[in-house]
Amino acid sequence: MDVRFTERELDLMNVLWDRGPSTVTEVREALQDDLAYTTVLTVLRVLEEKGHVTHATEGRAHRYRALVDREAAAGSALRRVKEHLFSGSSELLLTRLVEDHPMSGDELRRLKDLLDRRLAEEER
Amino acid sequence: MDVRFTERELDLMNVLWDRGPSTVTEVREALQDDLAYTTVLTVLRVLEEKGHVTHATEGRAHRYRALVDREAAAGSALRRVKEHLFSGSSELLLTRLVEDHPMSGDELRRLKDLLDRRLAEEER
DNA sequence: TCCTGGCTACTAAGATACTAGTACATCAGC
DNA sequence: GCTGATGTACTAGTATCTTAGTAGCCAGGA
Repeated sequence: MDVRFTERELDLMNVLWDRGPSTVTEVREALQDDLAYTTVLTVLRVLEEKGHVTHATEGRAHRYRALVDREAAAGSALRRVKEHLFSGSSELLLTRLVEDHPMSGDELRRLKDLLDRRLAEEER
Repeated sequence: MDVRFTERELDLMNVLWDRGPSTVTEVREALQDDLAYTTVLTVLRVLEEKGHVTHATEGRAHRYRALVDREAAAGSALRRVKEHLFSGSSELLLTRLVEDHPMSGDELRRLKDLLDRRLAEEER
């Protein structure tokens, strides 16, 4: 299953994921960029057409709700990047991330624990 | 610095990265999808216009060469995915990767070593 | 010399993305 | 009932992406 969003669609999806079901006005206010009300509405309608969101009528307005969760979208995006830019290698990607993206000692330790658990399973 | 490619552009860039400088015919043959010669040429010209590749004349043909390396493109893409889909958290991304993408014991051990080195630096 | 094959330059058509305007419906308040 | 505010539906223009066709150039062989 491959979920994919355009740049702008992703902006809106992030609002829905962060805030939960929202009206056009709410989405519009939550966006960084200052878009026309109708622009936000149009993108939401496109997203609905593509099956990524749905809406419920609430008074005169519509409240839009994501049908795809962020995890699914993140999984798809990650898979694509891994495939096309890291020769399909998780190790390369992870290495790059650890080397280029600074992390706190706590984060590093938690990851190490995770790897230890994975290794323990491996040897079982 | 943000390097970004469309889907098809990325296909071609991968050929240049894998093979090194190549002619249109060579790129075309290396591609999975069966595109018309002129289509490949057009995309290469667009890439050149955008400054991502350049070419040297070789006899009557052109040999195209990437001006951006895969590492830069990978870094940009990774940064975008992390930012937009993992709330900017490297740890979340790494965790997801370790959990969802199977890796061999060797890979896991190498990553653990890498984390150990990072932790050692951290405590220094 | 002329033709053919291989190559580039130019052009273009259809699809999608992005933005927003106009028209119209409805509700609240007077 | 009228009006203004707020909301949706429909339409559209510009840009970009994707694909590929046509024209023309040139080297090498008949």
